[in-house]
Amino acid sequence: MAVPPSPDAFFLYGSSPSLGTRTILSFEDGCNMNGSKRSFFGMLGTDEIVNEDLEDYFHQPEKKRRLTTDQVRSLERSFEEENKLEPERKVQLAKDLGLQPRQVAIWFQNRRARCKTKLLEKDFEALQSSYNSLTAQHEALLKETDELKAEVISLKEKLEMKERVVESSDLSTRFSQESASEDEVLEVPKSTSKQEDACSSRGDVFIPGSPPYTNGSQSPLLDPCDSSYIFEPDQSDLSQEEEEDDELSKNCLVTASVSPKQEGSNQCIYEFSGLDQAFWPWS
DNA sequence: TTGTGTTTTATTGCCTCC
DNA sequence: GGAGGCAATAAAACACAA
Repeated sequence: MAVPPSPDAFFLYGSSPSLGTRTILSFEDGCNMNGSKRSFFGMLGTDEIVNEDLEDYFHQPEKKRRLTTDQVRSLERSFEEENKLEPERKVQLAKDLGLQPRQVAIWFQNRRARCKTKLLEKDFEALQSSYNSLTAQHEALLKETDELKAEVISLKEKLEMKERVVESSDLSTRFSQESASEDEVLEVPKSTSKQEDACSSRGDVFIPGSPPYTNGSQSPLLDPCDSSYIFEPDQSDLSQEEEEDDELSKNCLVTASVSPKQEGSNQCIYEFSGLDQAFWPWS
């Protein structure tokens, strides 16, 4: 897009067709000897240009000239006030700084582009730091999840072990009860304190959400009509199991307490506290 | 001094608005 | 249709290490 010479420009335009594009020289730039030492225009004053061999001059390639620090400072100040440039302000700035209005417009345009790039970089950094933070949080949560899963598995194993211990204990209790009943029939009645003691110390396990097995008939293993479960309990094994049971209770994170839920009944219930209902895999 | 990367100035082409 | 903005790009100016 060829930019036509602006009527309000204070510049010299190359008239030679061989130039291809116009050559712009502001008064200030042309007179400014403090410009870049490599600048073609910085080495020539306006009068010099006029008086030099025009043919040679117009055959010089067009050179860009950087704005002076004062010009840039003024433009920056103006940009801070308002990053858009109204025509009046553009002309005024151009006059004040000795620049072509189009140069001012281009400077603002490029300045807006730089501003946008900086803003994008800032946004990118903010997003990146946010992403890093979220990634760290995610990793921490994954780790925590793994730890909790491992804990669940460990607790399940302990619980299963405890259930086995309680069931075998329950069976032995029932077996002794039945033996006692037979004794009552055949001999002089005896106290049942033994059974009560056994029950009070080793009741059924009550787990929220799980089917409660009491030493009644709820457990299929304890169905009085089913004689297949009957076996001879080994008392030495029982005492050993009791010890193991105590050990488990100590190590278990879940606090298991024996609490008689029904006063006077021989039903004893283990309550597990400290874990949410939702924690239990069967709930 | 020179090669190379970065910054700045300027151009081009396209788009939107009036 | 012209003015002005923007993105992409060219190219000069500049900085700096080797």
